[in-house]
Amino acid sequence: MCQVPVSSTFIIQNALLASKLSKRVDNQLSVHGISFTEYMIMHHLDSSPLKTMRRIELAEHVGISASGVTRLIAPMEKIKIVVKEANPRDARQSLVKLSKAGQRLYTEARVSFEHCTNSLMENLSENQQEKLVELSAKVL
Amino acid sequence: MCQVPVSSTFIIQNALLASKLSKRVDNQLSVHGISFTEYMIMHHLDSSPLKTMRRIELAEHVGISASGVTRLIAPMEKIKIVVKEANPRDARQSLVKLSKAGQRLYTEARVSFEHCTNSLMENLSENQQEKLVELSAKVL
DNA sequence: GATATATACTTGAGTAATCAACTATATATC
DNA sequence: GATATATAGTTGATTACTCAAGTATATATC
Repeated sequence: MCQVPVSSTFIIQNALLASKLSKRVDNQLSVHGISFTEYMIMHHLDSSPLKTMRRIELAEHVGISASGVTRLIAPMEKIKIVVKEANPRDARQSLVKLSKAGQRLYTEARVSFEHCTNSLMENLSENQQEKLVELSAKVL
Repeated sequence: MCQVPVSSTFIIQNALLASKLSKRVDNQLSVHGISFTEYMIMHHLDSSPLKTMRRIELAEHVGISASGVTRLIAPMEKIKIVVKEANPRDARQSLVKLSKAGQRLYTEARVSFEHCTNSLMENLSENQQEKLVELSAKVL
């Protein structure tokens, strides 16, 4: 009967948590016609100081591959919530930016998203939530 | 410039973390020819008091759908690391159990897995890891 | 004990990602 | 300034799931 180490417990528990969280969030965001992944893209674009990001940066921030970003952005570009911009300094790059409509959609979706995250975390106090963010950030 | 609430920060940060963690773990487990999801199945079967679980229970514990379990278990059954058992009390159920070979594989993989999780969490003290598990468990 | 409803699981069709291989451009080296 | 190597992004093929609809069995109700 050897005991499972805490680190393993965390990794397994966290996988289940992430799966549940993303399902709940996806569900809430579906009223805006977007997925959690798309929301994260918009969130990072909006948070970015220049309001524009390279595809590879987006991939790193969202945790998907470069090709994942290509396939994710394509339909967002088609419905014109993001626009492609060139980088005059580097022709390889394809910068992504929220369009006016995209900005509007994000602002709306954000209300639902924050409402949702608040309710998901309601069992924890503000302090506990901050502690959780702080500790999680140390992993990896 | 309105601030993002902590709860939202956590959800977004956690999605990225889970993605990175599962990739690292998958990578380590690949030397045993299994995925993180398969490892989790084996882990839960081994931890289960009766060493046997229903497919629906596995789905809940692992965070995938019932059909996901069906498709995941099928190849594990084919290579004989798990075996199917009937429940005499309920013919609808199809119980899953680790085979002898499965038990052996799990024991081996567990060494790699625990080594991996320890290294992923090495920036946190034992106490911090416990706190993290405790706080995460309160979410949802 | 027939009928309705709920539960356990499987299957077909679809989706969101992956990887490996590719093109195009940039950078560094001789 | 030609050549080698690195980086940014895309594409084809594959994978690991999902959901909705199906089958089979169990339970509850009249």
